[in-house]
Amino acid sequence: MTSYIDKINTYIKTLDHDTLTALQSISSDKKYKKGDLLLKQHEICGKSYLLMSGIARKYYLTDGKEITTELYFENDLAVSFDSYTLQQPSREFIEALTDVTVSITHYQAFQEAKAKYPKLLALDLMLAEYYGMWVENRLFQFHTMTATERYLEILHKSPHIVQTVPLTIIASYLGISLETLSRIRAKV
Amino acid sequence: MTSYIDKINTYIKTLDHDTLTALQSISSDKKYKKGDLLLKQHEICGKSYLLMSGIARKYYLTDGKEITTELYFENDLAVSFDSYTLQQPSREFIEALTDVTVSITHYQAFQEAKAKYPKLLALDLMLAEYYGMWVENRLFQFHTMTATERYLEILHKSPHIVQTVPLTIIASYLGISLETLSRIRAKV
DNA sequence: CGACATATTGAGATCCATCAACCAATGTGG
DNA sequence: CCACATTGGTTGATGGATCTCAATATGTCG
Repeated sequence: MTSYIDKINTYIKTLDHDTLTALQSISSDKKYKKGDLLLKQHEICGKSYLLMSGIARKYYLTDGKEITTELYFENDLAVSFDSYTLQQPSREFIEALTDVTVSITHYQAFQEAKAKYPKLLALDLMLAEYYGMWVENRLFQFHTMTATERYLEILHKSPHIVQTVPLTIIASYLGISLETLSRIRAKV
Repeated sequence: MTSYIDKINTYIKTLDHDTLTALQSISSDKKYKKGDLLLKQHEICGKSYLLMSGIARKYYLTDGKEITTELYFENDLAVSFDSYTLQQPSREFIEALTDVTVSITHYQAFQEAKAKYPKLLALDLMLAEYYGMWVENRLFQFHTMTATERYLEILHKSPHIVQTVPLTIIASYLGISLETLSRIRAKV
């Protein structure tokens, strides 16, 4: 599945000059401070955020508790998928966990560009497919693994997460309490 | 999100004659008997199956146990998403739970048709987006709800599942044991 | 230093899995 | 058509995993 990212990056490199220019013309860079919200609940996610540097997360509130659904690092694309796709109010927040730099692309402009440049349509499909596989894999983990197994999976496959993100957030990302995560770590 | 299915169906109806003919020319109907496997583990998912009638499921084996990941009814599109997308061996099986009739479209032929007819590319994107939102929603349920809440959710939003699918399969679809599901049902 | 966020540890409660016994419906071979 | 196996579901007892509440560190930053 990692190889699919390579495929997407390779594909982007093979884009013709016009397509690439069109894409760049609708993107712009922006900086956020640690703690800033890139997207707030109830807003429509009208932009996609490509992380150039820093760390961010996506989360929502249930019963006043924050549940982290995704962590973003360099080169990750941050959006609230359903809000972006349906252009409906978001259930989720996107928050900068450190100072971040992002490349922003507007939804509407991208839609128009896709109509003009079919290669961007194909790119969008690849991105959606990648996200689908990523979520499917995460669901698989929740469906079949214990908390300890899920933690070990992160520890081995994404050690940068454990090294840079507070345990409180990792615990909610794993769907367990902070205390349980602390005990799991003490055992391992 | 249900409205997105409507959007997709509406989109299909607006396809021009050539595009529609191209799509139909690479699709064919087939019948399977109850218990037949449409896709076996380790095979590459080279076809998509649109259910015309009957019920099917997708599942995989972990430690000799069957874990049901998706249930299919009329008008649902059955594929092993990552196997289909990456054209890699499938971790999952697709099995007919009743006699079924499906409309089969070959992966390779569809790829070629997408290159010729950009409207099919746009259709594929919508389908991938829909699946992404569906999985995201299911992950959300595993992330935040108890077994009882997940069962009640199915009971209210998809009563046809509870009415037609054996409890053993529903339990594994919910990620709980048959016994626990039985007790939940006794309480409700 | 003080204050607030972050993490650890303990004790008790709750949810759920597992193992095992049992029951009901269905189907099959003789 | 009966005897028996098979499938699907229920119920009870027990143990393990995880949550919650609470107390106590350990930072970290103004």
